[in-house]
Amino acid sequence: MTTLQLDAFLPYRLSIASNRVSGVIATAYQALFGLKIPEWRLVCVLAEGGGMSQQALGVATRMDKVMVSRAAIALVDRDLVVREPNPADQRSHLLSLSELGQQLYDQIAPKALEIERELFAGFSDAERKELMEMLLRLESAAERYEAEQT
Amino acid sequence: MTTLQLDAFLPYRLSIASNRVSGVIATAYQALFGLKIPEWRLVCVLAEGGGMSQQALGVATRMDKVMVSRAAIALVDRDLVVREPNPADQRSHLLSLSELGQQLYDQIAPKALEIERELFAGFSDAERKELMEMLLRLESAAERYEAEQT
DNA sequence: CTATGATCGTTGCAATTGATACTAATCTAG
DNA sequence: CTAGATTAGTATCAATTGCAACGATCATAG
Repeated sequence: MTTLQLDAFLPYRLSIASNRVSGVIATAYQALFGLKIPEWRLVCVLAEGGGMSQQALGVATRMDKVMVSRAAIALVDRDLVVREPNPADQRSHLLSLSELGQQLYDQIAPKALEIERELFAGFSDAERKELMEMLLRLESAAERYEAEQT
Repeated sequence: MTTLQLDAFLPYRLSIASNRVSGVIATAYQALFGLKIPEWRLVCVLAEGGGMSQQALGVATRMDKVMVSRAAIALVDRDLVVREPNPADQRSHLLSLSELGQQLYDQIAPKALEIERELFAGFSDAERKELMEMLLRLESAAERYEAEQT
């Protein structure tokens, strides 16, 4: 007979670990900067290179356009992000960090890296790298699986 | 200057991979058995050993009591799970799989393992073991972190 | 005993998320 | 050109999840 031990089921373990870690991050970001995870993902990507459309942000952050829209509205309301018309396409806007947003990011980035360091304190560099690589493979595998199921 | 590359941020990668995998599992379980993830987690644990209180199920599945309660109600409604009074404590009930629930589980388990196998097809046994172990460590680290933040 | 506090499970409410529909603008066939 | 199909972004509605409050039972201190 086939037994399935929940504890040994990798998708379960993955979900639990991810939720715990996301909880830590979400709490920290909310408390420190009043940002939700979708919002700070946008800040993060915009800091790498501004002048992006929301559609491009969605691709970069793996969030759907609805979530990007909501996060963008929240950030613009707080003057962390500025919208400019897109000369190439009137339907879309180009988003960039404002001066204020840039300042916020400069505070956010070190804090994020600090939390990451603390969470992964027990991991060697090699392990971190390996984990990262496994997660990427897994992501592709899941996408492939979904594609197969037409 | 400290830069934070979102792509290289482990909590982000973890969240993306986990959500993708959960999506695959959730879709499969909904389509095949009409079960949501919280429900099938209960089925899974009850199959290992019945006669548990909801509180114990919550510990075993890492779900809070509200989610356990809702999942349990759904399963009892479908006659997959039976409740019996707990002689030791009148506030709680003991849950077990019904005959029908056991039959469902017998179908579920192989299918779950098959999906897991497919998702992790590119992983060696050693890699799977290592991933599992890293996820457990991460879970503890996150819990420790949360505890520290009083 | 009995009164206070804790625990089990459920319910109700608010916040987050996802799917769909919709407006405005762009692209593509013919 | 222009009609039809596609895309960017927003808004609306339903589903999921988490938190706080609650009734009922249990444990403990006096």
